[in-house]
Amino acid sequence: MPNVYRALGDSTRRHILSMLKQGSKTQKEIVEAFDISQPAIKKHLNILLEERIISENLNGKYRIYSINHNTLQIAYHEMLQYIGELLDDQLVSLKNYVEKGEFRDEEN
Amino acid sequence: MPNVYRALGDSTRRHILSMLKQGSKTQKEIVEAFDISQPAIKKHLNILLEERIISENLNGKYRIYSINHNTLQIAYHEMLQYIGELLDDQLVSLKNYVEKGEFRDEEN
DNA sequence: TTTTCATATAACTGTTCGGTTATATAAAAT
DNA sequence: ATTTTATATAACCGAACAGTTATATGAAAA
Repeated sequence: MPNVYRALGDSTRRHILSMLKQGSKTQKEIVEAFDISQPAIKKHLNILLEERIISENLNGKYRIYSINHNTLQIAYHEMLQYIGELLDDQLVSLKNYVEKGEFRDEEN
Repeated sequence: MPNVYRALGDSTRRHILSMLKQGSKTQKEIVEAFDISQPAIKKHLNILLEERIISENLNGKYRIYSINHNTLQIAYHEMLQYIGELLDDQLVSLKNYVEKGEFRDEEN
């Protein structure tokens, strides 16, 4: 079970995810967007991969990373549910209702 | 600025918060609910205090802890917003709209 | 084929974390 | 006044993190 807190608990990783939201990116592109070393970025990518928040694809000498929408969705709901309960947040149930009522179980 | 990921990133701390949801608790009560030592619990409480997720009150020799609803609410929205954006989740904006439209800025 | 480029990996550093045990302190109960 | 109880604090441990530098590997370009 993916640990979102671990995955999102670091601001560099959140930035990486924001980049990937714009579309798949090469490791090189990601490295260039930050001031830290390539091995440091690779470690962040590995953590995101471990937690299944992103996926990796090979293309020649490149590695291409993209957001794993599925996992994020599940994680999102878990957190929503947990914190919502702590807050007695009626809107969590509203949200669940709206989703179930209006959305298909569309993949990815 | 409170770091929700840090605060909620540990399952013991999430359990503590679930307990506190039922009402304010004494440190002793919290310690008794877990299998770990008093100093370990105190460290968790300190982290929750640092991140302003809970508050501490003195009553004689007791320390009483309670959820800081405000901070949790803010933190909750940050996470919701961030992950929601990653997912292009329209329901995040719906939720914001409903909240702003229907809720007062009720204290704590 | 040699060089260059993208990525991987190893070894190291300093910090934080979650836990421990042992001990101190301060309030309450005896 | 002494003991008990609730909490605090210090010192320690091992693991995980975020970063570094140096080096290896493997694909593409020259």
